Amino acid sequence: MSHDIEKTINNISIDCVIFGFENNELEILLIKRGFDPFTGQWALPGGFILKEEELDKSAKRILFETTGVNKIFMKQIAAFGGLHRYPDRRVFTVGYFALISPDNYDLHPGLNIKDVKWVKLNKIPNLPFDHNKIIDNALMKLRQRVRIQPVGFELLPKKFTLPQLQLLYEKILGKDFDKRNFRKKILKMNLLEKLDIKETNSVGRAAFFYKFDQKAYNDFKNQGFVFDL
Amino acid sequence: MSHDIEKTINNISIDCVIFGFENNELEILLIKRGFDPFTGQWALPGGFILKEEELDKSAKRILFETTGVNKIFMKQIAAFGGLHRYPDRRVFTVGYFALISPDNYDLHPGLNIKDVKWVKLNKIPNLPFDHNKIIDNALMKLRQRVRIQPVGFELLPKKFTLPQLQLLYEKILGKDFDKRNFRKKILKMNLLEKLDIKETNSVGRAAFFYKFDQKAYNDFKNQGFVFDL
DNA sequence: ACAAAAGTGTTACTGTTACACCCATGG
DNA sequence: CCATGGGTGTAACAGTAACACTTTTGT
Repeated sequence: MSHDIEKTINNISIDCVIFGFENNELEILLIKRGFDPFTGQWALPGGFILKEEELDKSAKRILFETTGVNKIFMKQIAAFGGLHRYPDRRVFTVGYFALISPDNYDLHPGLNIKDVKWVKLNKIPNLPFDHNKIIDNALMKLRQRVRIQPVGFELLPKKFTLPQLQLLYEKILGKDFDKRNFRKKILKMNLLEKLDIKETNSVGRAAFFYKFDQKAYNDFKNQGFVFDL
Repeated sequence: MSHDIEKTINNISIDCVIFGFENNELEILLIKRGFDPFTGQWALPGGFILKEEELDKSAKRILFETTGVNKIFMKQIAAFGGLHRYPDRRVFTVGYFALISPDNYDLHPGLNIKDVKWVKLNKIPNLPFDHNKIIDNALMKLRQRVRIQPVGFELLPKKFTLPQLQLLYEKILGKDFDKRNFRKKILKMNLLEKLDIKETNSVGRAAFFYKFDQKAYNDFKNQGFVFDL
């Protein structure tokens, strides 16, 4: 957006689906467009690729320029090329997605962006272009990933409770788990470290905080593990 | 290839990774290019998207026009946009892949294609563009898929033996399975129907042929199953 | 009759599921 | 002291992994 139009490839864009987890709900980062087409409408953060820019770099830049979210690792979802997905001409888009913990990032609407906010997954309105389709596709990918990687690491704040972690999995996979079995399974992986601090201001008994053991997580990851629930 | 250059979008192409299984080896379909760039070199079947053509349709058309392989279901791998993947200018490509049983299809080199053939996976030469990278990516996707779908259905001929099926899985996943455990697991799924015919011309004891039960397979598929080995 | 590959069961072990009560906290 | 949600163990069951010998076929 802050780049000259002539420096971009005008028929290939990028759109980002950024998942967050806050207040026990899955969310997606949306921006309010301050440029045509669809000025004033909420949509996925997106933009055009620069002529001399790799796809992954481009996705990072575009996310940062539109939302202020920086230094995160995004993965490609797929290419979308529906004939009429863009109003004036044919524009292809490459979808990217990432999981982040909302409270680790400040949101800053970029140039030509009127606003940025987290929107609960079940409150996502009809979006312009094929953005709803891109989100559906990203959700599919998230559900695949959650079965083979401990996504909590990315979506939760540094300190979190086991009930929170369980809720995260329940929201992503859309089903409930048994409290005891869930704990057993998670704790056996030795990915979590129990802290001495407890939750405050909560209704009911206070839960202990845990944090992920970064080293154990990396070891885990490099060995191509299975994380089935 | 048979289409006027002006009818295509000149910075987005499609490349197809078609897996086959023959003589107990995984193979990929390659074409010998009869057009620039890289005339005379073996590469993945590919081409440019028409201005008014959906991505999936385009992939089907391009595969058919280059190789004669028709009526198969391809899935997208990803978009590739490396800065110098194409020599004269920047061209993005969308990778597609499919699994087929080679003996169900005749190969017909299309216009401007000098030859088409199956090449064993471990004999794939260095290919132009980023085609080796696209193949690697497709293989990854195949390995993911094999764990959640009975891919034998697509890769094997109508009649096949259990040792053949086991070899297929071993080649894809790159590890060996116990004969008895493999059979137990596969047969319990009720996807296979034993035939009264036996293999002939084989060394050693003749194996019984089996076929997939199309109906059971479809039921299976529609229920979102797990097929872990 | 020999070589080569197909076919076949059982047991130990590991992981999964199902299930109910007491405990800590805030109001 | 009560309401709310956190935390804990066990037993039945299902699936997985390890393992060796006999049978059929072609030469």
